[in-house]
Amino acid sequence: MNATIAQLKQRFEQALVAAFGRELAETDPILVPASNPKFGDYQSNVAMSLTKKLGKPPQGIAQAIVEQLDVTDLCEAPTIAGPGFINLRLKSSYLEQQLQQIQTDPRLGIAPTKQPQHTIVDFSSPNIAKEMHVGHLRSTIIGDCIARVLEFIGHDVLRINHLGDWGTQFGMLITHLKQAYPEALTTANALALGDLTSFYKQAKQRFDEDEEFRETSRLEVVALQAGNEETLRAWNLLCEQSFLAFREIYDLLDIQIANRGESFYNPLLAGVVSDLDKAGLLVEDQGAQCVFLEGFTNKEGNPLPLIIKKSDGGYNYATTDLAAVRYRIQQDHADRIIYVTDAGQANHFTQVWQVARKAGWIPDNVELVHVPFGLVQGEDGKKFKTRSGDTVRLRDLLDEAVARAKADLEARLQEEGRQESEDFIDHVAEVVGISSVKYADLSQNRTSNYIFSYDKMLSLQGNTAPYLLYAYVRVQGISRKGNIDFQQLGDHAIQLTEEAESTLAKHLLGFDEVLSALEMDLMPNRLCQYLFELSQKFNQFYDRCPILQADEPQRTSRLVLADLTARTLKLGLSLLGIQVLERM
RNA sequence: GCUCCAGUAGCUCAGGGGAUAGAGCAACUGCCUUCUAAGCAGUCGGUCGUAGGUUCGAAUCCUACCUGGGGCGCCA
Repeated sequence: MNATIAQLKQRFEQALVAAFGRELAETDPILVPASNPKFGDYQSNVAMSLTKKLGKPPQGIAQAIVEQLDVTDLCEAPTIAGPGFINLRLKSSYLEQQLQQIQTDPRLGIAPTKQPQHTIVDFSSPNIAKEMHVGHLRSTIIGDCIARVLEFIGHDVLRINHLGDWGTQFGMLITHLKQAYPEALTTANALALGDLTSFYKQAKQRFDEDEEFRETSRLEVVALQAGNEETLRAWNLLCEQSFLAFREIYDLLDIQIANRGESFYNPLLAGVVSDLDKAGLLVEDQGAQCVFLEGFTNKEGNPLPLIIKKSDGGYNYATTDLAAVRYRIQQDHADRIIYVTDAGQANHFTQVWQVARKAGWIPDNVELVHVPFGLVQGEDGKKFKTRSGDTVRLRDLLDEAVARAKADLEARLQEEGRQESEDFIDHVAEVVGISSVKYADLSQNRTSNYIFSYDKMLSLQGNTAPYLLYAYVRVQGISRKGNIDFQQLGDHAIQLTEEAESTLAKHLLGFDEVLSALEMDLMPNRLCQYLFELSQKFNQFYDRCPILQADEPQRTSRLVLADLTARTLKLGLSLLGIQVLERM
């Protein structure tokens, strides 16, 4: 109902001028959704804010505005309440007409943006030769959701996986690979590392224990930087092996993302340093090339440097991130760059961007956004770990969710005496398990830490994926029971007679407002909240209003409401990266 | 020491200038001869961390402090 709000705002602006003259032409009518449904649908708080300026009591100001306000096509007669609130209630006829307009639109009345931006969403970013673990969960899920929402709104989105595929740790990995799997370098497809985590651990252990191994590793880093062919081949093998493992997880999570790791920027790093030097920003300190930062101090209270080139001549992640931000603006022509990483990196990004700005690499029209999120914690409030204290592999976490969903489903089938095929059970379990993990994460305000609980996320009650999926399934149940093909309903008149119908209708029409908010603040929990409330309102409607047994034209009107609910749920859930089920 | 984030019902969390602060879970009470119970209706539950300040109005903005969690020179 963005258009509705815009119209109401305009009417208020006209009324303000008519009541108090041209000097109030630019006054914001402070029009917001009503704080409580009993006051109506929208309220204007402008009268109170004008008390001082106009030197009149707010109730009188409200009265004068209402006398000039023409909203008869949209609303019932405005009322004045309390200290001077102007309350508005939308007319049923207006809602009916709005619903009818979106009925046959696959986008449910949400027009693509008129200002599409080149947007980069940088998310997930696991490290090569390490398995994805619980630490990658939130970035992957939140980043994917943000990308999906912005794509739907009509932005041109580039999803980038800023993989950890370069750096000193590759010295030991390559050395270990060459020594433990020599055949892999000469024979195609001979490499089967299996568990990458234990491969990494073996390499790390040898690095820590063996001086000769350490020295060989150091030489391999040099060889890698220098582009030695055999070393690069080994590095490539490690990358490809990792991509396969990542791909499995991304397939399970239904994630699309383009690999563009740190190595991509390697050829650009020297240029970053020399350009910073040319800009006069570079200072040598303790052998390292640094840019000193404003607003950051070290423990002694002295200005903190951002190290661009280490004293050994190597580069670090600040250099890579500088190269990346410059490349994304200059080569990708990004207007908006969104980094989905944990909250702990907030300082790092502030620092890197400060340097990039000083260097003149960030035009005023480019927006850099850090989308931070909190830690995943166990139910004890501590860092989420396995019982033995190890980091939880993402694969295990997802498998566990699916396994629990399957056990729940099978118990319920037995209880209800239902017979379902293996395929049905496996599919429902996978969708429920994966979507529960995603929804639990997305439905919380991402800025705070998040307590991971299988029991809560898989619960059939409350603000969970299964509850929303069930609301969708209920609508499909109506179609099966009544032999209704929703696509054949056509462009049918809608009539809102019961309160539950009006409440549902208003909520359905508020979808675009939620997406607009999400476009700005990138908070997926808002969309979750909207969909949860939609499910609640649908369940109330379903409880109070007979659909199949109603007489025409009410019957079709209610079928349309149910169908619009299902389509809104399906679209909304798809933007969260969650697919729906027809039965469960 | 500096810095970032958080502190709201027993628990998990929404709300981030506007009316009497919301939801879910848990606990308790009703409702399946009905398209429906993975649901609906209801009860119980609050010094919005503390103290000041700004404002017609503060959970929301500002300042200080308390508590918890991150980060802070050559890992990413």
